[in-house]
Amino acid sequence: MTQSAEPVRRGRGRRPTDQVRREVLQAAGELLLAEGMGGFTIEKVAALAGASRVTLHKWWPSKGALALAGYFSVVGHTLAFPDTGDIATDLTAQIRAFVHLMRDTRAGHVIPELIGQAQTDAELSAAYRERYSAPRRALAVEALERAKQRGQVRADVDSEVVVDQLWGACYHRLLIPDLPLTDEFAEALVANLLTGIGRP
Amino acid sequence: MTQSAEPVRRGRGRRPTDQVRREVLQAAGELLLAEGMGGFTIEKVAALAGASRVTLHKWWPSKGALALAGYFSVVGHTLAFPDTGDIATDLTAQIRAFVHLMRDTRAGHVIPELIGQAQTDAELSAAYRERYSAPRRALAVEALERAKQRGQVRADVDSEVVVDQLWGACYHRLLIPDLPLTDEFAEALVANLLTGIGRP
DNA sequence: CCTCAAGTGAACACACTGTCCATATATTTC
DNA sequence: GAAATATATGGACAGTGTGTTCACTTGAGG
Repeated sequence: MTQSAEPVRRGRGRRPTDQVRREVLQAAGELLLAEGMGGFTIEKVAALAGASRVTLHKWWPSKGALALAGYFSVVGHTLAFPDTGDIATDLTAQIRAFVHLMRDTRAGHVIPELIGQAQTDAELSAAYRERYSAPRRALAVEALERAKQRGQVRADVDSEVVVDQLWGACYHRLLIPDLPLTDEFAEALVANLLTGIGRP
Repeated sequence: MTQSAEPVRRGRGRRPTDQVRREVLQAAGELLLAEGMGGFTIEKVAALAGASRVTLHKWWPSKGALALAGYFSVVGHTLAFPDTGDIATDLTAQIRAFVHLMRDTRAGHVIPELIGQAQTDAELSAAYRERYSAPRRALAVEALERAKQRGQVRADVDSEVVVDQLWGACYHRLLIPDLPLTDEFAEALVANLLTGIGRP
């Protein structure tokens, strides 16, 4: 969108706060997508944005918090959950979309690295739960509750647990890649849960 | 077991290789359990073990690889999967044990941090899969295959997917702590999968 | 126009990494 | 047992990133 990958030199003196904020987030997002958390440093972001490291430290409490903010500023999430009236169809579609996103886009590298960084970065951990995972959990839980009212899911089932058994299973293969994320995997997740794996 | 938390000074000259190796791993494990990955550095391990940093770099290709090796040298894993003949009982027992381990011991802090570090440490990632996750997956898959032969699980079910829906769900709550790991959670995981969540 | 808030550059101490030596000692070989 | 080899050691080095302090300069609001 703007210039990028070019270290910027600027004169001394104050600049408009909003402009600095925007340019820093833009630079952070671009650097994160380009190099991943391995090459992501506050120093590089500052150089890329032509801003002072002092300013960055002032606004973002940690490297991870800056990275997450940069990610959001570059990747505009839509956050929609289709409702066809059939929970199996909706869950499968949503999980297939998630699998596709993680397998075929930069998000598949960046999201695991952010979760990884969050394990030793309390600020990032809190921000990630609040701004990323919690809203997405909520959408899925709502869809499951609607399915309960339609009689497609038993009323005594804990929807939160189901979320962990669907998306959590995907994150498992994403973070500990013993096995790959595939479309068949996405379909099997839904089928196993709805039908059950036990003999009747 | 031996001395610990005390930086060691030693004279110049070669020492027996096995002894150095043991002391380094011991120090690495203790430091990891004491401070977590946040405070875990090669330099500290070297100082604690009274060894040279050069030696550490020679044997372990990355900070994460050293940490994992240290973890194994301090925490002696048993790696058993009981077989009572009832898959529901066995799975519940095993997952409850896992939940307990992660909730009530240092492993609950160290394992997530190792997985987190593995996202930007290829050496650790490979070592973790090979030495930790793969063997544990295999045990669970074997148990599920036995259950299939007993007629307790449908033959067309992919056991690997089931593993992700049980343990992966736990790792999800461990790595992204929106919700806590509880005994009820462990039981719900098994019940949901065996019975199914759909209306008959 | 004047004051205050805020970004900027420069410099600093600090920690960790990764690497280079020369030296000293253990291990192996003869 | 002595020589040859292998390997750990201390010390030093440059490179990078962090976090902070300081004086300076400029934008924004009254």
